[in-house]
Amino acid sequence: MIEGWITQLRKGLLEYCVLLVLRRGESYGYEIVQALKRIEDLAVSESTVYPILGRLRAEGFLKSRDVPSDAGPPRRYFALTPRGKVRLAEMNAYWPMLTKALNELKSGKPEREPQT
Amino acid sequence: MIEGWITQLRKGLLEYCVLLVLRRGESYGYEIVQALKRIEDLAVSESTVYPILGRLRAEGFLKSRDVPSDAGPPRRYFALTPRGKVRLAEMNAYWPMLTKALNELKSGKPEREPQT
DNA sequence: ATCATGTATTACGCAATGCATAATACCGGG
DNA sequence: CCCGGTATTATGCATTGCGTAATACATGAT
Repeated sequence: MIEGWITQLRKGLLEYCVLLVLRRGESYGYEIVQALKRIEDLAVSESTVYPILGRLRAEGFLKSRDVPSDAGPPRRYFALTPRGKVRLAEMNAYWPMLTKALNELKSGKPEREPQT
Repeated sequence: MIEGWITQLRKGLLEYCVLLVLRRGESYGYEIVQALKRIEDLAVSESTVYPILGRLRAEGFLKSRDVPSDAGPPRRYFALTPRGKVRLAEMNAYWPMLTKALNELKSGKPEREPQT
């Protein structure tokens, strides 16, 4: 029931999460998925993360390089571009505004200035 | 540029905001829009809120009654149903999990338990 | 050899939602 | 009579999360 709502809530947020993971340095899709699966209540699947990586690269926020692996097919490493870092900074700036707005709604909603 | 991302971020969240507004008692679309416009960085338009109200009612989370107005067309007042209150409670329970997950990502991401 | 398993990526397609745009209805004032 | 503020409805687009499935490579079991 509520899963449908959660699915909607994640829109945009997962993009943010991916950039946060890459903030520390380059990584590849499969590893990013594992990292996000480790976070409780944030379980993601490959079919969610890979499209995000592709889009972020297409928009110039990520660059990639292919590295052969000894335990499977070649890995595609992604890393933040300068534009990507700017984007992440913007997200880091906007997110608190949202949580603040939510908190304003939760903690009373005075129609007019409460007097005294 | 970043507006597109914000649009995605709002998915699901605005539904939550509407229920939060109605938590205090019944209200009608236009008034809800005004209430949300009052919150900084949460500006919404009528074309966003009205479909949400329709959906929430169709799903049984809201009930409505029409009241004639002396300053325009009749108002459609919405109020939470028991199911709506349960839903809101579920959302109130889930939201902190999301913010917690985000904070875990932001504040370090230890691959293994940090020793010491 | 064959099959399953873990690693790693790609493609297809559906269901939802936010939102721009526009139309409509009602009232009062210039 | 037209304009602005109140109040709702309809249409249609773009984007995203995600289920499902296919594919490639290596190792180990049957």
